[in-house]
Amino acid sequence: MGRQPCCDKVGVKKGPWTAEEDQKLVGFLLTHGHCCWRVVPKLAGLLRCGKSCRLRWTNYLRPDLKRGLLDEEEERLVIDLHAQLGNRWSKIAARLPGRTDNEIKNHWNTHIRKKLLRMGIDPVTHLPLQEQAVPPAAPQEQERHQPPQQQRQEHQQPQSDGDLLPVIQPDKITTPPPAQPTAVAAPASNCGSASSASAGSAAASVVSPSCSSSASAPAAHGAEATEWPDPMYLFGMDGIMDDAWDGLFPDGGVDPFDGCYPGGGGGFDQDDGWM
DNA sequence: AAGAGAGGCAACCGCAACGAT
DNA sequence: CATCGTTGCGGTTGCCTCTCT
Repeated sequence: MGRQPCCDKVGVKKGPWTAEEDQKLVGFLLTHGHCCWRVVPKLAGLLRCGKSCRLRWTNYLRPDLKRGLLDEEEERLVIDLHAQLGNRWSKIAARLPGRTDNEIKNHWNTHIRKKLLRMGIDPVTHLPLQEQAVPPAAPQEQERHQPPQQQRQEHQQPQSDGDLLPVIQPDKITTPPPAQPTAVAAPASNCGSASSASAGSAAASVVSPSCSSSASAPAAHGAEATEWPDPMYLFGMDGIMDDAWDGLFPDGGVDPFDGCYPGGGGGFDQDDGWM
């Protein structure tokens, strides 16, 4: 299938996002949601590809994200879910409201994996390492931990560093997220409006505890999840919303999505759905 | 105080899946 | 049914920060 690149590689900026870019993207998505990611950077005035915008949004800018290290409860849940699901980070993330697959994946690779190794547990199979040395003697045990669809590609992670294990401080392994003063009240408009909207398609699996009837959301996440990620504090989103993108769309308040709205009007349906 | 090394995290890449036409 | 376009996912990389010497 002749796949086209998601964007023209030429003239597309890569690398770390600047505060200004974040501001543009967040403001745009909160105002309009995303019709399709491909056009988001154009309409938001960004020299990024849509894919990059989507990643930035889902992994960092979404208002319902929790920030900071996973607490012990979450860590236990991740380990448990990993034992069941393998490297299905998105599935795992779906069970941890406010956490992204990327975040969990990183945390696993940097913290949990080492922690398990130090405990003598194979982070891939969740079996004691001694048993790993022996030829796979307990297939039924493997099956218990690896769902069928998993078995095709699991065990690909390098297990080489088991012997050169860095010593990490216990407090590095699990540290409760720093108590952030909720300085800026999460905009009420956040709920049921554009933000949850855009989180809807991509992040639908990650329920927004603050805004939705989080189906499978374990308790004790709600309060923190309502906090905005740091960039939000910096931006002063009120201004963005008020300005209605006059600055970015000089035609004077013309909704760039006018041609995009199926019904010509608003941007979202009640299910956050553009798509 | 400076340099080297290690660790952690954000972002990118490429493939697969899915829906639309 | 085949093709195309978009989104989602998992693996990997590169840079920045922190720690140690």
